[in-house]
Amino acid sequence: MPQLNGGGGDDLGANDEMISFKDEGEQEEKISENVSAERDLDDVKSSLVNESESSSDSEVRKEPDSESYEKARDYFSEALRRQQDGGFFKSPHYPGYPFLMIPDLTNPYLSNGSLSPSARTYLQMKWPLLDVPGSAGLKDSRSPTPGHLSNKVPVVQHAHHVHPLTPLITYSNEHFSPGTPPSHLSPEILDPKTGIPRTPHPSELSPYYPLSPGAVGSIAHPLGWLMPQQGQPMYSIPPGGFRHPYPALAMNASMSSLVSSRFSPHMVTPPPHSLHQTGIPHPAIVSPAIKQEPSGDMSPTMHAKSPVPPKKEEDKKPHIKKPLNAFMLYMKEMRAKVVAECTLKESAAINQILGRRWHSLSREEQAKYYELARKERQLHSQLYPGWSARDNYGKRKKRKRDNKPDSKPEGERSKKQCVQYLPSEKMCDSPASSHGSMLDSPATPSAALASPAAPAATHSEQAQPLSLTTKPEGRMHHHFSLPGKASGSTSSSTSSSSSSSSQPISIPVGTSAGSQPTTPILTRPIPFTSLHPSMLSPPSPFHQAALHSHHALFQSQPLSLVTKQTE
DNA sequence: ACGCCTTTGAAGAGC
DNA sequence: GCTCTTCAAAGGCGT
Repeated sequence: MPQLNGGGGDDLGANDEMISFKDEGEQEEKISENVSAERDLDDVKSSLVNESESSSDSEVRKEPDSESYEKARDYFSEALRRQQDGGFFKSPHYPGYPFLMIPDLTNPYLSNGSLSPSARTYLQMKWPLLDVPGSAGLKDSRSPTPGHLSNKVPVVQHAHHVHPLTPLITYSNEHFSPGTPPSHLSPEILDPKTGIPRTPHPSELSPYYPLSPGAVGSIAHPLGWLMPQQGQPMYSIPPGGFRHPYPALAMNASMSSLVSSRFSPHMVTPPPHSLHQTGIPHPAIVSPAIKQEPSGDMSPTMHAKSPVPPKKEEDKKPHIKKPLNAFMLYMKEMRAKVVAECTLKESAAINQILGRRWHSLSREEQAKYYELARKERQLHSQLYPGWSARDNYGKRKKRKRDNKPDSKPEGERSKKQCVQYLPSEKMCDSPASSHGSMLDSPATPSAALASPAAPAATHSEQAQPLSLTTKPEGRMHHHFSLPGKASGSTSSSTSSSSSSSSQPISIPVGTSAGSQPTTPILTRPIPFTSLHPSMLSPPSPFHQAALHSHHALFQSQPLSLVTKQTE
C-alpha cells in the first residue's frame, strides 16, 4: 500500500517492503515534532559522545592492520554519523530526498573490503557541511562560529545541506570524483572559513580522509568534538600513511592499488578490467589479485563474470555480501548515535534499541531506508548478476538457534535464548515514549518512566520490540504467540518468521503467552552506565533537564533492580 | 580465535 | 503460498 514516496516510486517494486510499517499506524508522525527537542538533545549528546569517544578512540587504534582498515573507516563514518545524527530525526524535512544510488567503484559487498561505504559517503560532503554553523535553526552559513565547534557541540546541520541518509548512499562513487561532485551537493561545498559556497579543491573534497595532524591542528576542526584528541585522526591510520587527502596515494600498496582504481579523482582512466560489463566498475573484478579477502574465496558466480582465470578459485573467491536491507542500513546509520547516547557497546543491546527505534520511525523515514535498500539490491544485482544469497550460505560456519519449535521446550533452550537486553532499553525508552509528545505508547507506562529501573517493561513487551508503537495489534500479538508459530502467520511478512523465531520469546516463568510477566530475564544485563533515557527516541524538551540527572542516576544504579525476579 | 547474542529484512529452499 | 533458514552489521562477551 504505502507507495509513500509518491513521486519517487519509479520502480518501487518493493511493495511488500512497505508492509512492515503498514501497521505502524499513526503513532510515528509525532517524531517530527521533536525537532527542537533534538536540537537540545545535541547538547546532551555532546557530553555523552565526548564521554564515549575516549574509549572508542582506543578501539580504533588497536587494529592497524589492513583488514581493520575498513573497520576503521566505518568507525570514522559512524563517528561522523554521530555528528550528523543530531538532525536525523528531522528527516521529515527530507521528503523528497533523491537517492543517489550510483554504482560505486568500491565494493561494499566484499568483505575484504574496500572503503567503507559509509565512510566513502562522507568524503567530500560531510566535512564541508560541518562548517555550516551549528544551530540549524539559524541556517546562517556565514557565521562559522568556531566556538561551537570547539565546544564539541554537534553541529546541527540544516536539512538542506545533507540528507540524513546520505551516509547510506553507500555505493555511490560520486564522492570520489572530486571533479564531479554530486550536482546537488556541489553547492554545499562551503568554505570552511567563510561558509560561502565555493569550488572545492580536490584536497578538500575528501575531508573524510584523515587530515594530517598538522592540518587538523592548524584549523579548528569542525569535527573537533569527534576527534579523539587534538590532531588525532579519528580512525586508525594505516602504517603506510593515509594522510594524503587521497588515501589511495598514501596507502599501502595493496590498498592503494585497489583504491586507486576506484578513487581516481575523475575516473578518467579506470583500469579496463575494473569495469563491469554494465559499465559499472566491478569491484570484485577490480582487484581479484590485488586485494582479496583474507580468507579469499570467490563464488562461482564470480568466475563467470570475472576475467580472472578461475585458477585458485577457492582462494580467490571474494565473499560477496548480501545487500543490506533497510533495517541494516538504518542500523549502520544509527548505531553510533545509540552508542553515544547510551555508552553502550554490546551490539545485541544496541540492536534491540535500534529495532525499537526502527519501528518508531515515521513512514517516510522508513520508506527512505526501504527505498535505499531496494536500490542497493538493484545495484547489487547489477554488480553481481549471478550472485545468489545462497552463495553465502555456509560461509558463516555457525549454526545457531536451530530451535525446532517443538524440539525443545521453551525454557530448555539455551539460556542465552532468553537473554533480554530490553529492560535496559526500555528504560532508555521510557522517558521519551511515555511523554505525551512522543509516541504515547501504551506499552510504556509512566511507571516505567518514574522508575526506570523498575521492571515496568513486561516481558511480553520485551519480546516485542514493536511494543514501542501504539499498535496493540499487528506484530505485537504475533510476538506473544508461542514459537510454534502464530507469529509467522501474518502475511505481513516483515518480522514474521525470522524475527519471531529468533526472538527471545521466552515466555518466562509460569506465565502464559499474553500475560504480563513482570520478570525481564536478563542474563547478560547491560550495565547501567550504558543506559540512557534518551536512547530509544529523542527526548522531549521536558526531559532535557532530566537527562543528565537520569544519566547520573543510572550510573549509580545497581543493576539488581533490573534483574529482579518476581516469581 | 571463534561463536553467540540481538535486531529487521531479503532471499532461497522445502513442503 | 506458506514456513523456515540463513545472512547481512556490529561489538561485547563467553568458551
